[in-house]
Amino acid sequence: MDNDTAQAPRRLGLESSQTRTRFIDAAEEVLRDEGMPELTARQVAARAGLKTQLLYYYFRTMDDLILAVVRRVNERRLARFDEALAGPEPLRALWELNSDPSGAALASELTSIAIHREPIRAEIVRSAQEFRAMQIAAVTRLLPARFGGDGSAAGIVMIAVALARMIVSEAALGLTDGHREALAIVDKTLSNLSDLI
Amino acid sequence: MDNDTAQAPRRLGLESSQTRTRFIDAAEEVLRDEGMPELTARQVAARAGLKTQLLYYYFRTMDDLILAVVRRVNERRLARFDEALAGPEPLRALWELNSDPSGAALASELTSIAIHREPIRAEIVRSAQEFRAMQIAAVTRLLPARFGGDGSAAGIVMIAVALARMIVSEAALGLTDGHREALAIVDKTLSNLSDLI
DNA sequence: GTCTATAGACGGATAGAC
DNA sequence: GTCTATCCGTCTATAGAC
Repeated sequence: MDNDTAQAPRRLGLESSQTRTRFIDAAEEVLRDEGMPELTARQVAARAGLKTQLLYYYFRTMDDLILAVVRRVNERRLARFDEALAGPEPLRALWELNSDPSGAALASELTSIAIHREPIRAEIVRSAQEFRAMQIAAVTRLLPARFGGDGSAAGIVMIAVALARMIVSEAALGLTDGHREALAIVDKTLSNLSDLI
Repeated sequence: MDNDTAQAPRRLGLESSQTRTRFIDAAEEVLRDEGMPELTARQVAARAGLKTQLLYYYFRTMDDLILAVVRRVNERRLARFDEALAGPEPLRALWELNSDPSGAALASELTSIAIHREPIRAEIVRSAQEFRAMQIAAVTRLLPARFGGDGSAAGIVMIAVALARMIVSEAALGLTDGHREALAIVDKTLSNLSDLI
């Protein structure tokens, strides 16, 4: 019926423009470097070197901009996931993917957004579910046969993702108590598994 | 030298008043129920049934109020920790303490605050370190002797805390993929350990 | 100790000229 | 498409009367 997103009755807006992309780039940078509280129209525009009001020509609301960022972040995460699986040590590569500081910082901010901004929650949850399912499927395939059968892969993925995320976000605060010991367990487990395969 | 907190040269402020406590109570409720973005002077005062400006009679800044909440939350957490250790199954009780939804929600919000508000970071990190150290010490004591020697206890605490926190915060979003399987691993591990002890 | 009033910054968003 | 100007809400915090 309508050619636009069906919720904006009468303002202007454009789709695959380069300027639009610059806003998304800037928003992602602000989110990664400064976090959700600083993700304002003015800050994003300043980082993009563009006028604040121009942002509202490309995005109906700030939530629309954030949704675009969410989709972009998820696409890049899936691409990196494929790369990790293609390498010689996919399980270790998956661990390192989940331990990437900037990726983990973005994931933390997105979770925080999902908690507090209901209009965006569904999209963040959807993309998290998609990524979770792919990780579980991959680990199920990669795990030695006698482990993959039951739900061990799913449990292991949960533990690894939770641990990686907490280590990264705590380290950013200067809190590292217990990190070395936890990383030792991960390393030992990964070594044992690669011997078994 | 000064009898006040040594940073406020000239405004009024009072210490162990009941009204002050009401503000701290209200702030903690807002933080738990609505999260950091809603933790404003107006929201806190409204929840306390008091005037907004009165808050600034008891707290020099909003950061001072948040610091009071941080200390309060940490005190209660330590009290619950002692209770958990006093019971018949301390390891399982520790797991459940870390899995408490409202406690985990507060912990998540506090971490988020620590990331974004430098003036408060130090206090949050300090209390997290205190709690972490106590948990590691307790688990080291409780674990069968052949495990406690190296850093296993610290690694296990890290894994348990990270997993519990992620499960709780994801569940609040309606994201539960993999939770059942992860909880099964925890339950099995706790059962094995209590057999060994 | 508690009130009214208000300053001053910043937020999202819109109108309309060019 | 991009600009200037602007509305209106909310925020932290202060001044000063009672």
